[in-house]
Amino acid sequence: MELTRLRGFQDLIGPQAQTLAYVEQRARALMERYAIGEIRIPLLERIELYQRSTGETSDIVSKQMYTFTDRDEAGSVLALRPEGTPGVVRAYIEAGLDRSDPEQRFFYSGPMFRRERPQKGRYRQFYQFGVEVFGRADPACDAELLIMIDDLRRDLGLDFQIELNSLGDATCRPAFRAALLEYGRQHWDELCRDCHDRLERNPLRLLDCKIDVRLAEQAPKSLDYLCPECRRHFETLCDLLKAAGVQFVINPRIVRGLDYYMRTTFEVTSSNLGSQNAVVAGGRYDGLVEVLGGASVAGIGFAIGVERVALALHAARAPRAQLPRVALIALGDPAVRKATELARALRGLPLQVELLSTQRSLKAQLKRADKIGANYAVIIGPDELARAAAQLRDLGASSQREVSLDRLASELAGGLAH
RNA sequence: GUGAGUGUAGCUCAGUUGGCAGAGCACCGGAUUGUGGCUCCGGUGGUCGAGGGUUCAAGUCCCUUCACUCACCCCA
Repeated sequence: MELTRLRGFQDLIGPQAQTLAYVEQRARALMERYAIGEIRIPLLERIELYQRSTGETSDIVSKQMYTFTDRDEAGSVLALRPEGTPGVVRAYIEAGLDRSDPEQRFFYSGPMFRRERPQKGRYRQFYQFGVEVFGRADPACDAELLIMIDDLRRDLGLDFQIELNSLGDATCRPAFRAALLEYGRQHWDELCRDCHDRLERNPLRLLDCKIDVRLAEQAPKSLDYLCPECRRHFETLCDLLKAAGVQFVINPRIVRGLDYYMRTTFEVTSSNLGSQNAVVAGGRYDGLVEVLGGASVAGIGFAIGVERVALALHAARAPRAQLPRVALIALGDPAVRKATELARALRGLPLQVELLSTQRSLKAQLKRADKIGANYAVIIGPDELARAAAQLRDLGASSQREVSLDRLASELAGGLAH
């Protein structure tokens, strides 16, 4: 086969697709309870949107975007969205909400695209479910988002570890950054090659280093450089989370790779996922709306890695019960006509009804019924049709009895009650 | 972008010093004229990832290449 799927892209078939849908559905249900409305934005944007917000020095913008030149006269360069936040902020400003009604809460759900080397839990098209809140600078808002994540975790029956940090703001971050640069220069000879790069491009990411953990641990911590206001924000957030009973740890090495984060940043991991273990990540981005040409409005958000959560769910256990399933077996054309009609009535009960391939033998059809996991088989042949009846077979108990067609629906509904 | 591991039937894999490509599962049929699962019997199914080389002979040895997986990196 020469026309195969692209590297790092996946076909999600049957149960895999179902688990993703399940995670999305639970998250949607949560949004309803938190009174957060949906926003749907394009998958394609001008490349400049990401350059200005995500940041030229970020890995995402510098080497992971799918871009192409449009066919317009200007030769605009477009990019498949690598993350959701910039598009949501753009839409928010474009709708004039930053001026008319700045306090807004949105959720979005859909695919993102990054051209990375694929591995477990990392794909070139992947699904994010994200939440963005505008116009709320108070720590209660940060707390609410983390509580929301904890609610989802509980709802799915999973174990997540929440790690929290504060990066400071425009007042205190410069001093911290300078201290980190100084530390990096002092220890230049001990740093790994990647860290030499990091120091120049984005010194904060020095803290991400996993090669020499000790060096990263001893590096200056943003928490030690917070200005009084940032400190109060962070402490209030921690208090609120403790009061709400949300488990978390403070990890001074949580640094997000994107330029726009400030103050609160967090990462939520699951232990049964391999090395790509971040299932949720996010943080505060006051100032981003302004950078993209809007008013000065605070913002904060997070994104859930839907297939990573699905993977964790799969590793934990299989979810949800479904409707009882009935296999309809018809023998001969007149019976097929009757069965087609019957299928519709039974689906309305509701039941999962599958009309089996009517060209095949009874034996083959029963075999198929067993294979698809049907609980009941309803068999209609010429004899039954003549008596306006059907054989109702309980495939689990291997018992069978004849039921008149007009009573079949109520028999099935009744039989399923216990 | 870097590294390591793996590519043989739809799936999981075996294949000896180079010597006729196999098993289990799945699928189809039969044993049972209209009754599933269990059992037994039979059958379909192969570019041995691709290309080249060595050899009388290559799934096996050599070179190249591609894909997948995991890790680095990065992140959801």
